[in-house]
Amino acid sequence: MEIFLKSVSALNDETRVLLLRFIDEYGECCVCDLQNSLGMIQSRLSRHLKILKDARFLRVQRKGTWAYYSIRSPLDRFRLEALQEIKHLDITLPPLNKTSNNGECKL
Amino acid sequence: MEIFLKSVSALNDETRVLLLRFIDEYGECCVCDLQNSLGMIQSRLSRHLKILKDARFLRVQRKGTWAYYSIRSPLDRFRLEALQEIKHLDITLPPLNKTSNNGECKL
DNA sequence: TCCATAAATCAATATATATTGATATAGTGC
DNA sequence: GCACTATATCAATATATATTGATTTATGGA
Repeated sequence: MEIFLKSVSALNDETRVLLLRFIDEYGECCVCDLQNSLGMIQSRLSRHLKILKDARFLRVQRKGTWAYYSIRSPLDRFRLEALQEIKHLDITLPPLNKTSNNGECKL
Repeated sequence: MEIFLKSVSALNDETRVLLLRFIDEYGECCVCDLQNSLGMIQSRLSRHLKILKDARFLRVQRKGTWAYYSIRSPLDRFRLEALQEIKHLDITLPPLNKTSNNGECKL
């Protein structure tokens, strides 16, 4: 029950749905990419990314000081179906603003 | 987005997950059946049943003063998968205490 | 070591949701 | 109409969660 509710409550937030949709669309992103692209402050992003990671929707890979988040794979049926549902939502996705590739990541 | 979040937030509550599991197991129930079986007060049940109905997991059929709730059919893929997930959760299901069939429903 | 940057966590506040008991609505039968 | 019962809604309170800015932790380079 707890694990199920953790997955569900992770989905139960507009910010996190957008994050899943965004990362699903553009592939792995570090926090500063998301800051640049989505215009959200870092603490907010970090918090929501942790929730999505703990709920097993995302995984993190550290590369130096950067933390790259991507869709966890493989996903179970329920999470996969949730992601499909999110993919078909009518969300206007801002473009990816990937500054982390330049090696510098100033806001 | 709103419709998706409505479905998800409907699932995001232990009471409602139990209600879905219970009704899925035993079939249609009226509110007083649920009161008798689950030991919850009526206003609490009514509120949660409304949320599950509005999120399109349940339907209601009125028979006289009774309101019979059952799993809505057909369910879309996401809701079906959620229900499957709930079915496999380790929930100790109290027995059905169906007083409504006797025609009287005193608590 | 010291400094700069990326990310995580903390503290305070605001907002949303759940619970309960009371009240309102609606159907049944007299 | 009235009384009785089932269900829905309301009001007050308690609990959980989101947001922000500040602080802490961790990595890399001079």
